[in-house]
Amino acid sequence: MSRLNIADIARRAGVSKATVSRVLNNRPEGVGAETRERVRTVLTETGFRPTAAARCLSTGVSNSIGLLIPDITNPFYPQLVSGAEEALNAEGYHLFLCNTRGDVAREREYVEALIDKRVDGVILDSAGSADDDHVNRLKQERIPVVLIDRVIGRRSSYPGVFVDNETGAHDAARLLVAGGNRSLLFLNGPKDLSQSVERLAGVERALRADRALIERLRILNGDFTLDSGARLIEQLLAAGPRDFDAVFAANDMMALGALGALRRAGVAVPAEVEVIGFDDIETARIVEPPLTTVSQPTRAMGEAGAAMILRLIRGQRLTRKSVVLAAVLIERSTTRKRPPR
Amino acid sequence: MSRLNIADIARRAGVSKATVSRVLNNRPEGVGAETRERVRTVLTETGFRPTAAARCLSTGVSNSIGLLIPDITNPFYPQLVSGAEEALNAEGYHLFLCNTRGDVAREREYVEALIDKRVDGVILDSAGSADDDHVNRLKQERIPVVLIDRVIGRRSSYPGVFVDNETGAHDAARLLVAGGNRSLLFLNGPKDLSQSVERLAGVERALRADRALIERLRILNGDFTLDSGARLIEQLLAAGPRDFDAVFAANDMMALGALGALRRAGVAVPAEVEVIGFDDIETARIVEPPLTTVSQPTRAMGEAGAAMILRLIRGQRLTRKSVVLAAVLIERSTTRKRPPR
DNA sequence: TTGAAAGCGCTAACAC
DNA sequence: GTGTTAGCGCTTTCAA
Repeated sequence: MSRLNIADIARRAGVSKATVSRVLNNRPEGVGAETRERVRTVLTETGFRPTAAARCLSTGVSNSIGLLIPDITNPFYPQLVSGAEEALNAEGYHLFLCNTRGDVAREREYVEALIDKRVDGVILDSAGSADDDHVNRLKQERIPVVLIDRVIGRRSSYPGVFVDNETGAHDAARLLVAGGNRSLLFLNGPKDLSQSVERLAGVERALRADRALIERLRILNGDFTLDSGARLIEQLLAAGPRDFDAVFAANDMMALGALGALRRAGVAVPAEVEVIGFDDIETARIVEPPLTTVSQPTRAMGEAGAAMILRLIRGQRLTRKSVVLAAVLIERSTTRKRPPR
Repeated sequence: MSRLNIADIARRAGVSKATVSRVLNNRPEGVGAETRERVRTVLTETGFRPTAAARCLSTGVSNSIGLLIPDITNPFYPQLVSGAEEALNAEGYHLFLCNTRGDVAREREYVEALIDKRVDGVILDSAGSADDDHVNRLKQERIPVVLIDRVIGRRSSYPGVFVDNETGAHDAARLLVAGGNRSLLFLNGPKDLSQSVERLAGVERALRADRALIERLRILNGDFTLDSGARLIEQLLAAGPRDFDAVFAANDMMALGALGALRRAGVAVPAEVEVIGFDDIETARIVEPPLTTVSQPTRAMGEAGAAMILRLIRGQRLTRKSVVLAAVLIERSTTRKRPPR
């Protein structure tokens, strides 16, 4: 008993393969009501389901899409993935999850594999920044791409959904400065990522009015992990007396790492040092003290990315080439209460 | 310029498609060294890569596998996924991520879709317990299945990799009781999951010696989310005076939720109430006080699951049908220090 | 409205 | 060692 194929169904229904195919694909024309009914019956009786590979080979459509992310282990991404997966699944698409582990080489390999698999589209949260050869490969193959979370290459070249990193970072830095802090430590992400560039720009804009602030601004680059946040603070504290009174981290994991390091060093938060993160992952709410952070609509980004790739796949025009969602500062308890304005 | 196919390569190399195919698949026989070299050259010059769907249709092998998990948003699963994905990717497999959102109906749909896609294997962290019709569908289609994290159906029927839930839960409950607690609150998972059954068995074994303990044991069922852990505690506290002095939660998220609820209610942990979780997610280490918990080798489970499905796919025998990894209790600070024995 | 047949790009049995 | 050819299971022209 080998698997049924469309010829078997055709035989049982007393029609041709072509007719079965038409019914299968709900083609409105080309099949009489009665015939259609007959085929439908056989279809449900047998529980027939067409083989995806055959379909893909014949049509070039796979009903699957590739999702590339840097690190599924960072709580930010599951949220993104979940949003995208749910939206795409509702439309009959399935997801190849590609965890690039922050490695552009691996990202490239994944892209080639996705091309081989004839995915209908790719949602890319890239591990890199400037280099976009592999993305151009997708374009060559006419596979739609939507960037998400991070820009790659020249800003305008690919559609995508992002967050307003500049404003988010600006608001965070502004709050820190308004609270009377004089020496800001900015734990940024890897130097060349678009997010890092944008968030740095936001921080600098917030300090621009005061030259002394700018001069005392200290920038360190981490890799978005808890450990890197902790290590950076530990190294600083070990190197000499503490010379910062506020920390802004480019993501919550690093902020949380910093928080831990400060606690172990006996530095009071927020009394002696204020801390702000970025992302608003679930953990940010439940640590003690709860983390002040710039909240991203992460799940919504995933959904928006899915919606965008679907439009592209269907050949519909994009209302906006680039969707930028707001990142809003949430004051919790790693910053001191400000007097109401 | 349509995509190159194997016929184009054959033409350029002045050989037949069969020969190209043999080279492509590294078949040792059937191609002379010189010819092989010539074909190789054309292959690399053109950067030719075969279309996966054509291959799949012809061979029945897709080089992709399905991974089904209940909730990618729970920090336990990304770890599992990451371990499996990395191991599988190293062997040239790609992953369909299926986030079942705890819904068995959805799980079934995913399984059908995976069959259509002719995945070479399935790793299943099931949303359900008793019902395994869809798993039998996979068997019918001769697609190997490896259970992971949770058993489904009768224990022995499918191979898989699990953790020793009974011992883990026993050790946790034992510690709580040994600390002098008299009234244990067990925040278990959904009633019929294998994990819930096993962990409950562990808890009961730990209390068995003392009838009074058993009588005062209170069991509530949550859904593994932070909110459910918090809500359960809140409801209990709202309903009357606190009548428990220790909480064991079936996962860290619920334990963390409970911790938050206790804090908000002004109950001191561990002084008034001791709390233990299960999983040992990253957050468990960084909350204040750090959570005592039963640590699972989550990433290793993912890797072991991947290794197992690979053996099955390759038709190799399994050394053990069921791999059970140890879950070890990690004492941190939501339990009081015990005098050394 | 329906069917016959070609074709998607590859593999593998068989012939030479 | 190498090539010819028949599928794999579907879709889609083109005729009838």
